[in-house]
Amino acid sequence: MELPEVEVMRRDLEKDVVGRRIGKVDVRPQKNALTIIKKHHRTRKEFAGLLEGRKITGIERRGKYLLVKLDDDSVLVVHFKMSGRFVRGRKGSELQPHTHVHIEFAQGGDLRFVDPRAFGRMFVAPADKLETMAELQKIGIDPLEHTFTWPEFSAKLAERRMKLKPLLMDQEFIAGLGNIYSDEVLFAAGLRHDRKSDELSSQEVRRLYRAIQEVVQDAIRFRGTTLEDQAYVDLFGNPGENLTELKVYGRRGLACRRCRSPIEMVKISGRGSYFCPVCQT
DNA sequence: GTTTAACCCTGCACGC
DNA sequence: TGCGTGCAGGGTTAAA
Repeated sequence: MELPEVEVMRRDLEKDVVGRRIGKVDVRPQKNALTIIKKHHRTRKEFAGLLEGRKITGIERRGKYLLVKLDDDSVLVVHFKMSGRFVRGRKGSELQPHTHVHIEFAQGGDLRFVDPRAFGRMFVAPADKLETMAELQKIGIDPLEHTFTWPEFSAKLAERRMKLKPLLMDQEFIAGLGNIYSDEVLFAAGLRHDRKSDELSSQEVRRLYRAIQEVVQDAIRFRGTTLEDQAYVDLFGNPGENLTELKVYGRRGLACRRCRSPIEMVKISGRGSYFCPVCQT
């Protein structure tokens, strides 16, 4: 899940769970359930105890991190990684496989953290400690924030000497882009993945800046990208509609939507990276 | 500072 | 049919 999917999830949760009080919390018995919380919590009970009885007061997002704010000034921090997601359930309905954390609400209904690959992570921490925690301290500028300005972006690009694709995916540099949207951004900007960040013309920097905002905003408008594997669906189980909007990701060998040349794929540090060899220079 | 690779994990596509 | 293999992917960590 990348920024747009986390943002859609944030907005859904904001409408649906803010104001609810948490009843019983169950970290499920399977080993993977413990894996998800164990970095910051020794036992299932400790984690559950920090949530039980609390009221949800707001939902925020930092890059790909989701922050569930609680009424005792603590925060449930969630990272969905690849296959994690929240599912709204009805009381008493069966838990689907790979449900690792089950949060019941006092007034009925529940929230389930489901994650087949168990890469996702959750922890509870005091709000005032968040800024000093390793996970969130290093988060870079968020492309939806008003602080993401062209002059600042331009200056930051110039002080690095990295290839654009890994730089766009670096969460310390800019927060929220993953493998799918970094490819889409580079296509929208007409730039190759291996162009160096400090060797762009000011026109190219501006194209890149615009592309980031457009790709992210469009993906949110289409409620995120649901690939064939259905790894991402929204809070209520509905797929996003951004898949058909993708210009390059997953389209190896297919005709470029702009120039009809075949889309190419190369491996960049283990990740498939898609681009048009004609449109991107 | 930059670059690469391994690791975590399951589901699925593939070949034999 | 059934098995083994390889791949997907975000972030962390280690190593080159």
